[in-house]
Amino acid sequence: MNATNLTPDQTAELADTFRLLADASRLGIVAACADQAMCVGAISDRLGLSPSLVSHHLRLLRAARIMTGERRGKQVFYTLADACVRDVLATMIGHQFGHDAPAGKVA
Amino acid sequence: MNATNLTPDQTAELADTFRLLADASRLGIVAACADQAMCVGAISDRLGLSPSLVSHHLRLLRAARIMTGERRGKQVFYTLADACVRDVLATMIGHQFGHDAPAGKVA
DNA sequence: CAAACATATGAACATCTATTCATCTGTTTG
DNA sequence: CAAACAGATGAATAGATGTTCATATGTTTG
Repeated sequence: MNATNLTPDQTAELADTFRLLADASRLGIVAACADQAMCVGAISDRLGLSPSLVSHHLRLLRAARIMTGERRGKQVFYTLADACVRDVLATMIGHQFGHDAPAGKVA
Repeated sequence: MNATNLTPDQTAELADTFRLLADASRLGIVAACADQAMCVGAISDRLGLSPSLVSHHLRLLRAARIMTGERRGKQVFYTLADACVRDVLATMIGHQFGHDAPAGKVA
């Protein structure tokens, strides 16, 4: 698969996925859950966003199958649905902020 | 660098980059120039977008240093500024539409 | 220099989207 | 069951953004 011969539909589909990562609040939510499942309240606290806003964003991320939620008692814990977004995030972070310092390098 | 400990500023910066890929027209422009430099007219023809619109989008992509333009006579040829976006695109395409069929596999 | 071509730019507008507020559903615990 | 907690949802709104149209800048060629 080559970027040059994407169909218009595929291009639109890709753009839609990028759009979900194109908002700081939403991207923060995704990033926060990249390593461990987190419940809405915790996400809300960590990012300083209202629970309502977090929930709205999570609905979009759920609909796009980027994240999934699992109820545990009163709370609902969210995680990335698959490795896709994690990879994209890692690639992007690597390019924008420099790659992981290899073990041994401390700076 | 870990997605979990991005600063708010870094998150916003990443989101801004994603936003530039989050529009079908703009993403089409980026994808069209992924392999070879293309002039505005050619991009316009291929994607069926007005030259004006293409130019507007190119301005944003230039400002974000995602693409660069080089004048050759009357025309200006645009290319991806670095491998960053190419990588991200490839990662995303691989995940969303399946990875490259390795040489030998035809299906 | 004038005309034609390629691209860029600015203003205007319609549409989309993030956020807030109020309210509702679901779950635990007294 | 009632109260308290956690999350979801719908409506409303302010601000952002893509697109168009008209116009300007820069480049070649007669």
